[in-house]
Amino acid sequence: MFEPVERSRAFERVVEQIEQAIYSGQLKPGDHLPAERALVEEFKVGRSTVREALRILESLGLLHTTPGSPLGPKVSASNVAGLHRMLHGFVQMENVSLADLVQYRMISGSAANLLAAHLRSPEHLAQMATAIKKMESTPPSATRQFAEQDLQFHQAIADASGNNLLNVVNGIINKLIVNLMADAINKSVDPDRTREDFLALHRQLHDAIEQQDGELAAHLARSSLLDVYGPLLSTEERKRLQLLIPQASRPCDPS
Amino acid sequence: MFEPVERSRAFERVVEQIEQAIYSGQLKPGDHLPAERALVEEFKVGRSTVREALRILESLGLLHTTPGSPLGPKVSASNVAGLHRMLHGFVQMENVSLADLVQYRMISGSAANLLAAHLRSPEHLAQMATAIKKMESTPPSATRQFAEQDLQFHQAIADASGNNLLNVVNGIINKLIVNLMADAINKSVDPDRTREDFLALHRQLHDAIEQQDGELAAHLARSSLLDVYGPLLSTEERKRLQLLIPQASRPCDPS
DNA sequence: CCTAGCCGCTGGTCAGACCAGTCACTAGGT
DNA sequence: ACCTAGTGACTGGTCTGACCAGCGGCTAGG
Repeated sequence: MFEPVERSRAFERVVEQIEQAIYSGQLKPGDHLPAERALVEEFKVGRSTVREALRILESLGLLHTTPGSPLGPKVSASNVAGLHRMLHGFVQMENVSLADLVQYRMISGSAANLLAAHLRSPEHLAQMATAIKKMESTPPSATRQFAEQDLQFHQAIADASGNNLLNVVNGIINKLIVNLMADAINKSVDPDRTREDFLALHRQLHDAIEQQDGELAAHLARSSLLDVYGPLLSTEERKRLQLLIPQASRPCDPS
Repeated sequence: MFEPVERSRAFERVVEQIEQAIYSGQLKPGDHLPAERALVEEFKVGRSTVREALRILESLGLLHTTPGSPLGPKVSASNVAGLHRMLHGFVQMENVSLADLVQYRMISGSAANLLAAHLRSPEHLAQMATAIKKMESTPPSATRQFAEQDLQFHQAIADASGNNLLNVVNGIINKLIVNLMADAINKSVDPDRTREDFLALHRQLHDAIEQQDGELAAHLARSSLLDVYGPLLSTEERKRLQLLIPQASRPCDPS
């Protein structure tokens, strides 16, 4: 009949006020909050209270404090870093398997490609094409630059898909997979997938998106992920991922 | 050539140690940490340092402190609450549109249904069936119980899909949509979608999953979301969501 | 045996102090 | 006039010690 009431703590109300100021745009990214000792007077609370509030806001990815700076805590540009940390914690805590992560990426990655195929502009195609060209002309030793251009390529697709939420979560999950599998990938993935295969896949993807073939673009994302990470999974898990790849044997819609 | 080094602060190292203890299973959900004053002696730092660390862990959703309890901070069962908060902040900060949220839910919801159709067990089907029955026999006034059974129904699908990560993110996005649209839904959605339509959809979904028709189950998720939230969107946005619904006019694979 | 009160603990808050580091300003040299 | 080195007023990070309200177990009284 009655709702439970949680005793509010002073620092929580401080957090709420600053949080609201950021979300409402009153405090823009790059702005600076007053110094801790100034906030103490403004909020009429002790310094430790202010500091605990700032620690929370910092862990939420909304603030960044730099000691010594006379400008005070800086409002962050985005809180994706906090999201990444939280999702990392979730994966650790709930023992999310690699199979689940890859499956998730197959879902969201293919959807992003599908959308990109329909919504891409000539600029997006150009960015993808130049990224491929630069990758081709990069010496095999320069792994750093190669990865940079790969990022550019996928960034173009993400931009074209037009859904920021989808791209951010997709990117985080991707990073999580790479982080968790850092060792396994180095010994298993690199030898299998040669540089030429990698480039061929990118060219196919570019062509599919250019021709607005969303289904093909989506399929390429799904199958390539399965190719790359399949060897690291059990037969059972691979079977689960296979379910996401449509079997074209279904009867066609007569319309 | 060299990587930047961030000055580590004492409370961060405290956070890391406790975080690691939780992630590694050394501290299980429901366990209790020593009291603050005991942690002070254990970590050899001041109480404010310990408290700032605890505030961070609490905001990450890993801990829950109850004043007065002689047991100390309790390790939470999961950090989905923190994930929800962080994602909520992201939506606020980046001005993620309702269209993006609904689109995301169309993607992950349809994938969950597809997987559930293939992986469902008889128990899952039974849970779905009883949920439908209870919804049918609920008086129209008891909105509370009706929603409870709806939750049960979708929980069965989530369980059947076999991907915890997918379900959690899906659930959070769903909650965000409901929260953000609380007012708009009450005046727009309820009149349109009658109780009977709602139940019919659930029956169709149950049947599709029973017959392992993944494509149909996925399609139902996509189209029903579009039906419900479409009226709240602009024509342009609706068109973007339409892209996710496959047009069966594509040529069939001759195999 | 049950109950009412006490007392020791908990977390929440505050004040005050010190440290190391940063930045701006200024006085000195060129 | 310019550059440089030094200084001092700040910043955040840490610690100490204190007080409060509230919870819970213990105990003395019914």
